[in-house]
Amino acid sequence: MEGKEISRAVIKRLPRYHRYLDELMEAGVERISSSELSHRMHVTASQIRQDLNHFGGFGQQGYGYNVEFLYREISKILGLDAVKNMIIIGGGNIGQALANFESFKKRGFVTIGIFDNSPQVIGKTISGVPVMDIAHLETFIENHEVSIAVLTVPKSVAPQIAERVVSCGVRAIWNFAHTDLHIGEKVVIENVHLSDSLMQLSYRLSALPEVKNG
Amino acid sequence: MEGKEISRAVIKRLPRYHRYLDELMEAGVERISSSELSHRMHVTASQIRQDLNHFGGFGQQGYGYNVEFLYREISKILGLDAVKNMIIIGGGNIGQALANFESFKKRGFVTIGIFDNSPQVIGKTISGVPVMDIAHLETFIENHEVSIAVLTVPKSVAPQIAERVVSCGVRAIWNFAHTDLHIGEKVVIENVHLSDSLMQLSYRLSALPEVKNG
DNA sequence: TAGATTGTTAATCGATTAACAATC
DNA sequence: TAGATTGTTAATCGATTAACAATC
Repeated sequence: MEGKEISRAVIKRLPRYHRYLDELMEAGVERISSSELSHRMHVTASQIRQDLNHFGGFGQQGYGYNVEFLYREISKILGLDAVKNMIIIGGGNIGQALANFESFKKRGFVTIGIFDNSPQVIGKTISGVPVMDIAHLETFIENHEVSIAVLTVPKSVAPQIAERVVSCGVRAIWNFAHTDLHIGEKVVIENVHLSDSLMQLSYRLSALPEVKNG
Repeated sequence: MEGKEISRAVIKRLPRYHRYLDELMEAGVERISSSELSHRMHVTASQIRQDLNHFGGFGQQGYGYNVEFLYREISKILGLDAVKNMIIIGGGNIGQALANFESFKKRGFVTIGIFDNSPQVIGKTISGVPVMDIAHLETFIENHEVSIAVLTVPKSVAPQIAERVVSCGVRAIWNFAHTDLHIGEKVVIENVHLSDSLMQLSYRLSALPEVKNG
């Protein structure tokens, strides 16, 4: 999309800008300076300007940034202007929870199928989405436009399942399985390792200065 | 706990070391060099040694690291040697999914209560954990040892709920609400912003070179 | 002892912040 | 025009990698 490679640090911040701009729009704010936004977001104004300028000059000297325009531009950068079909593989607790997430649909991420191998869930419908037999995974992908595969399966089977979806042409995997996936091809993987997050919290809690409680 | 402050980048990598060491133990590997571990983890050996030495010299020249010993040490560093009680606030889909997570319990994170405000879920039991009225939140915390509060509530109420648990002495919040919490005191907050993660995936998918498909 | 590999210091790289000229 | 604020270059800071002496 862009000429030079954008660093991972910058990409990580984009959704946060998106969220703050969304809130500003809701609050009816029309324009904002990098300085004011920096106060709200607890980052430096310099970083905001630096980040945004990776993608283009969205502001105007002496004025700042038009909130709605910037929001739209960041939405486009994030690829939120096009609807993206998702399939969820693994109809367990998280799989079901994700299928129920209305906020994803709002941003253009539409779940069109859930796959599992358990007869207990196959045939059910979650949030209007059918749970199908994983045996039909390949057939389904070949007959539908699937942009993102969400993996909520046990880590033991995650690499195989990843292989299967990638070989059908899926190029984005949202991985909730607690294992690293190494896919050679041009595929993007985003990991949500919940227990890693919890362990970091645990570390930071332990590292907190002791409270003097009686 | 330690003298000098450990950088966030290092802390983020600790759970990953923990996981790889766990797998090595299961595979019956007794010792490992930073070099071999670096190959498996796709990081530099230098980084591994540098990271570990923030916490102490766990290795031995000419030998490497004893897998089980290192695993135990990292567990301790992460605070996994002590059981930590959690409460989940918000008995919706994710709240319920998290309560069902067996792998947390395995690492010493035990959910002892779920809170909600909806009569439809109050009184239910999820994975053996009772769902209670949020009105009883303060009383419960005062009568139990609660280390971590998990927030799976709508973002509109998240800041208030955070305030409530913090004022009862809870010092760690695992925040799933899609909003930033700014707590002044000595409280640690770890955010799991699922839609941020999904948007990053979406960006990276959009930035992928186009495939020439017919 | 010789070989291997750590612990640690020094060099490099990249990301963040500061500064300011350009310009609305 | 004067004032404000961006876009962008330069300076600083921190994190990663390389190198090697210490040592098992």
